[in-house]
Amino acid sequence: MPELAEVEFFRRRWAAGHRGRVRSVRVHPRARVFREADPARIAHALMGARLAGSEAAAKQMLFRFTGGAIGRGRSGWLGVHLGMSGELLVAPADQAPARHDHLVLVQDRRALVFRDPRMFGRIRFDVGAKPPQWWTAIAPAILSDHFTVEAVGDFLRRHARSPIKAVLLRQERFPGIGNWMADEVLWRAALHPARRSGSLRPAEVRALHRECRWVCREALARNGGRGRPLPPDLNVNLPRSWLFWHRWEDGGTCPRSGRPLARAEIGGRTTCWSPARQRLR
DNA sequence: CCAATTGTTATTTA
DNA sequence: ATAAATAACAATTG
Repeated sequence: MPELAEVEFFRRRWAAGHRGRVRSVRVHPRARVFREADPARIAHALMGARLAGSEAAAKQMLFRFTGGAIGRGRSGWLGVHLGMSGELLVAPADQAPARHDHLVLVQDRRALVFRDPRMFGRIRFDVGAKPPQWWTAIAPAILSDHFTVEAVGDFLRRHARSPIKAVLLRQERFPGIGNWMADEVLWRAALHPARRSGSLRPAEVRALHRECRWVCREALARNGGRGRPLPPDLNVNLPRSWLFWHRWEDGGTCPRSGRPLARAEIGGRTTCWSPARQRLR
């Protein structure tokens, strides 16, 4: 489920526990989400620690913990990737973990729950003075100054024979873009998802760059980006004018042209587009 | 039983 | 050697 703005939405949920101490940690130690971390070590380190802050980048989140068994001048860095079906929840402190709640951090007033039925998600953990390499290696954000038209053009040229849809899903240049956001961007840029990346003209590259930034900015704002109230549910504030609401409907129509939408597998993922707006070559 | 799912990564193919 | 395509991972639902 979670792409850029959705990840920020879930981070904000756990932010309810900022400044709170972890009183106990519950884990499903054999769960696949711990394939890159030692759940016993996480539980030991976080016991008594305080949630000091958090950030989101691309499809990942970083939660910083201090105190407890973590030494002075150091922090415990908890990395969360929600995969396909993961989510973060806030529950009453005494609520028993459900079947797919693989990591639960119990504070005095609430429990912070990581739930992931499909377990494509991932938990990572490190202790140190600075954020770990797996966090700092995330590509610079689409809304940062590093995401330029030139960088996009170079990247498309490097993957010239790949369909544009597949290239938009690559996190090393389009961090946080997932399947629905890629379709949304291509629809707004009026680019057919099967177009070879190397075939885009300069004006089309500029449109792609512009719509990437627009979709990221709007989706973040409407899902409670920093300084804005958190909506009650994920994506409820996206208008019906977005492709998002129509792409999975059977017999769905393009919110701009009213013409039928098409669906096919492109670049290995189910893709939705509006043939009336998005033409091949 | 079959197909589908908003993600990533290792392996195979070109 | 590099890039593109495919398989695999797991659980659930229709």
